[in-house]
Amino acid sequence: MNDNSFFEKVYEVARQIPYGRVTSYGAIAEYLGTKGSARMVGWAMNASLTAKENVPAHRVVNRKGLLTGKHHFGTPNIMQQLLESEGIGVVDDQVVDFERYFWNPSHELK
DNA sequence: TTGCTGACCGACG
DNA sequence: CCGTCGGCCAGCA
Repeated sequence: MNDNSFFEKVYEVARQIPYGRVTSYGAIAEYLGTKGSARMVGWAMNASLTAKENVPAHRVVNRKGLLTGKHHFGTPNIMQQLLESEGIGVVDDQVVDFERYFWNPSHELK
């Protein structure tokens, strides 16, 4: 399909994140086969902000469950608000029960 | 073409 | 516990 760019792949996975679930950059990177390059996922997400189609980048956090990329949403409170809007608790820029909401693409999609 | 940066991750001291 | 460093790859001046 449209796996022309590395970013397209990231968008695909990001859109497949179910409502009320979150995942990590490393998990997506691992699913894409670029496990060691989790940074590229974050980079791709940055491009997703300017992407035509909307990508739930707010559902993507770092390995610790911290909203590291919240500053890139324009205003830092957007990301947390979106997560809370989906029933995900966020305290101190960290997802509550992160393990419980964690959605592993390699485990769910395969 | 080269070099720097980056929404990360894991290891080391 | 906390700070630091290396690695990974793609985009940009």
